[in-house]
Amino acid sequence: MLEPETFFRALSDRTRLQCLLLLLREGRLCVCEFVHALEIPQTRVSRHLGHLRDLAIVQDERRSQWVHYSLHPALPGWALEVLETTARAQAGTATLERLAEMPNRPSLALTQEERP
Amino acid sequence: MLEPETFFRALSDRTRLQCLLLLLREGRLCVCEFVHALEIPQTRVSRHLGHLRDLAIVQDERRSQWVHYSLHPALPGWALEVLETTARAQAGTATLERLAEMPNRPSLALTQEERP
DNA sequence: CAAGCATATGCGGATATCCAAATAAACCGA
DNA sequence: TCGGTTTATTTGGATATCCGCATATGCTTG
Repeated sequence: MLEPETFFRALSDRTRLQCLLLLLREGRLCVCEFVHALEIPQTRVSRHLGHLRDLAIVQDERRSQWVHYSLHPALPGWALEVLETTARAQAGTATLERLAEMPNRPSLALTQEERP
Repeated sequence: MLEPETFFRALSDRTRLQCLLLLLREGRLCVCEFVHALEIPQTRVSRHLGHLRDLAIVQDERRSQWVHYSLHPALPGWALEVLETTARAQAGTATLERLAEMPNRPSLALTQEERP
């Protein structure tokens, strides 16, 4: 069971918070898309996503060579609410624009029924 | 200006989170009331409240020998929303009960017009 | 001023966190 | 199986965080 202070500690790092807000907007992203949108090294993204996975805040799924991340389906409602409140207050469009301009995004290459 | 990750880091400690949820419910409390309700040492309460004051998440006000704390009036709306969401999800009644049973609460001894 | 209560802070130690760099592991296509 | 791409982990070091203890500060009353 996810304790509030555990969740808030997860949100207290800029990288993790940005990853979660991106997932909230986009639904599902693979590591290279985070790297492109946030402009940070891959090892940093992987380590922080791994941390979020250990806490069951996100889930991962391998799709051939890519690993797709999404918010964990069992994420408590209050946690989702907190993310939505934060996203509303932030409206950080810069990273979303970089993501939108990324060529050959793996998460967009899914077939219709595979999409969340 | 309060950055989301700064605010979430403040909420990532059990003591600080409990203090803030108590303030949300009660409006205004002095240090000895936190100590009584949370059953933790006074130095711990003071240190964490001081931390929250430095971040302008709470404000303090001396009333003779007591120092009363309350949520900072300039706290952003999204931050207040996060606290309310957390409080709704928690409903931690144990500490509120201990507070209600505390005798001679300084924050209840204010005159009518002094009450928030 | 002295004593007493309420609150704050300085200090040292244990632990946690974050990072970059190097490397490992998983997967694909040829 | 080999090389290339994507993702994960290990390592070591710098920094931050949290704690209890002791002590300092501020205020009130006698």
